Amino acid sequence: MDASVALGAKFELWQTAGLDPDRCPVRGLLDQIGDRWSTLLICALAVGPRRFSALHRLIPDISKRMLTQTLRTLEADGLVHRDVQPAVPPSVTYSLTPLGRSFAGPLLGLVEWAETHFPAVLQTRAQTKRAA
Amino acid sequence: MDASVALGAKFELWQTAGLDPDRCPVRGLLDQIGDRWSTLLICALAVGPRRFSALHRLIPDISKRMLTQTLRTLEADGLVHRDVQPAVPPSVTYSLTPLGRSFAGPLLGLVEWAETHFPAVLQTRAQTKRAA
DNA sequence: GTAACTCAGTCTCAGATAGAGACTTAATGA
DNA sequence: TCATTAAGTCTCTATCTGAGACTGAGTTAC
Repeated sequence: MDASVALGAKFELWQTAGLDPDRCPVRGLLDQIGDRWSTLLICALAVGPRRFSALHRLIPDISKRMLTQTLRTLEADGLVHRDVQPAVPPSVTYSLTPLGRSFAGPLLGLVEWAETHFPAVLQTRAQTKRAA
Repeated sequence: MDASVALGAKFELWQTAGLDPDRCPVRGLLDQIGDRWSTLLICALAVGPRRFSALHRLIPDISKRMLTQTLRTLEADGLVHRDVQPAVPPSVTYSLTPLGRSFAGPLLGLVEWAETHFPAVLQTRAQTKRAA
């Protein structure tokens, strides 16, 4: 069966449940971790545990504000573990939880699709821009 | 091999390329379609072609403004086809392109993960809130 | 006959959100 | 002695999002 058929079937099921963001998994979960930084951070942490400033160096164009905020959301969702060493200067290490690591599978699928089809998308974008 | 290891390896590769959003597939592509509405719209269109107002009825809490904008972005990326029937009243039908349909596979993986692990996430969220 | 509704948007305005960059405290290194 | 580092917070501004009015011709309802 084509995956898009399965996907459509799922959508119709959510429809009957009213698409409530608090109950619909896609809305309640992917709305949050599907932002600009969450997926990138999960990829960065897939390499191994990292300290706050190390993450900031790895992904320079995230602001500290968003880095803090995104990590806190991921922690609240149980995907990331925050380990604070009460020292001076402070030492905080972030790592993926088992739940976070289990997310790597589907995320890898997405990443591979992106890598495969990015050239096609770039081409379409260029055509659209030219037509405009 | 654990998917998280593969994911980490990919991230390190992007690192060496400077993580430039214009060349990195994950940044260039998932930044755009990883927003609140794109994935939901792709799910809705996986059922079959839909007109503008039908989509709006299916997903009532998207504003017309964002519906237009998201569909245009998906069209520019080549995931969605926009078919305008020059009639009065105007008739515009949206459908997934083959590229869009090919995205259903990885997206379905993500959706299934979300459905499986949403209860765990809800539980963690509740604990976090209680502790706060 | 006229008032209301439909199509697929666009437009404006207010409110929410994101980013840039200064600031914190105590210890370390030059 | 001064600068730097750690992990953030705070403020200010810029960008983005949502609500809802508006368009214009045709179709239906009364």
